[in-house]
Amino acid sequence: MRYSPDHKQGARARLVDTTGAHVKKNGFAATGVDGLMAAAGLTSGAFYSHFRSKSELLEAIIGNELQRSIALFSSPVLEDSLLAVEGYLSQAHVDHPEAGCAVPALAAEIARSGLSTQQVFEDGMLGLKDQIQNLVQDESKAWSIMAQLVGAVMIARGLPSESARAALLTGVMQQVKRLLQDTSLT
Amino acid sequence: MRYSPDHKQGARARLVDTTGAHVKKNGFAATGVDGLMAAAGLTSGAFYSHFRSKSELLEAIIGNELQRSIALFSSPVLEDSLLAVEGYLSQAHVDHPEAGCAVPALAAEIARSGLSTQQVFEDGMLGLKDQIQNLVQDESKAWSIMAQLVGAVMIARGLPSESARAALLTGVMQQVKRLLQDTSLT
DNA sequence: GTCTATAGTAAGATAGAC
DNA sequence: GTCTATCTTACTATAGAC
Repeated sequence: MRYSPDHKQGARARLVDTTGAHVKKNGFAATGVDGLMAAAGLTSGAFYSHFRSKSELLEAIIGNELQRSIALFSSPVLEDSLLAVEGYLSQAHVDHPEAGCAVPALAAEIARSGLSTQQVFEDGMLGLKDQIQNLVQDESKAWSIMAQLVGAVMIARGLPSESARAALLTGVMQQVKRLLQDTSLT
Repeated sequence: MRYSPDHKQGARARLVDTTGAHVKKNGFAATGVDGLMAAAGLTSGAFYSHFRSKSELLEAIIGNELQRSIALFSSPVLEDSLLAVEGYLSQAHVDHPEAGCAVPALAAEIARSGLSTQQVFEDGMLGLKDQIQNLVQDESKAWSIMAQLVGAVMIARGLPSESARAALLTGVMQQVKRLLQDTSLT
C-alpha cells in the first residue's frame, strides 16, 4: 500500500500526541524509544523516520502541549477562566497527568534539556502569561497564578493521602480566586 | 585498614548527601548507579552495601533533603522568613539546583515512585506547611506560598532568557511578600 | 566496606528489506 | 514509512576477592 503525500505529517502529529501523553505520565528520561513507539502501536525503527533524536521529540511534545494549554486559557471572560482554573486544580487533573498540562509533569526535565527545547518552552510560557495578564491586568499577579497552579499540581501528585491533596488544592484555589477577582490588589 | 563501628552509618549519610546533590541537578531516572557512585568517589559495587535498590536511595534522599528545607524555614520571626523566601526565589537558587530545594527538582519523579517514598515526601511537605502556617496563621495562605515558591523555581529553570526569569521571580516575590505581610487577607 | 568482574537486560541509534 | 535485525553503550543488580 502507498502512503498519501501528507501521511508523514499526519503520522508525526499523531506520534507527538500519543507519545506526549505517555511521557507526561511516565517521565521523559524514564521511557525508552521502544516503549514510546509501542504505545503508539509502532516499532522503534520507525521513530527515526520522524525525529532525528529523542530530544527532538521532547521539543515537539513541549510545543504541541503548550499550544493546547494556551487554547484552554484563551477566553478573556472571567467566568471561563475560573472554570479553567477549577479544572486545573481538580483531583482529576492530579490523577491523570497523561491528559493534563505538560508543565508540572515535564518542567524539571525541560530545565535539564537543550537550549532549543527551552526556547520553545519559554515561548509557550510567555504566551500563557500574556493571556492571564490580560485577565488580571497585572504581570506580577499573572506570574503568581501560573506558579501556583503548576506548583500545586506537581506537589499534589506526590502526596499519597487524599486529605492532604484536598487541603492543598482547595487552599491554592482560594488564593488564586482572590487574585483573579480582586482587581484592587497589587 | 579496619572500619570504625559507625563508619557504615557515616558513609551512608555522606552518600545520601552527595548523591542527593547529583540527583537534584541531573534527575533521578536520568542517572545510573554508576554515575551516582562515581560522583561520590566510589564504584557501583559498593552501592548495594548501603541501599537495597535505587529506589530506596531516592527515599533516603527525599527524607534528608526535606529535613534541610524544614530547618531553613524554621524561624518563627517574619524577617527571617522574608530572607528565606528571597533566597528561595533568587537567581542563585535557580542556577544551582544541586545546592537547592529538592521539591522543584524531584517532585515529578516522586509522583511516579512508590508509596513509601511518597509517604516520606508527604511527611516533609506537611511539616513545611505547618511552619509556614505558623507565620501566616492561615492554612490556605501557607499552601499558596509553598506552591508559588516551588512552581516559580521549577518554571524559571526552564526559561533560557534572563529577562523572563527575572520577571517571573520578582513577580512571584511581590505576591508572596504580600501574603506574608498582610495578615488581613483570607 | 569497597573493589573488580560479570550477568542479564534495555537503552539510543542505524542498516537494509519490503 | 514501517518493519526486523543489529551495533554499541549503559543500565540495575549480584558474586566473590581483599
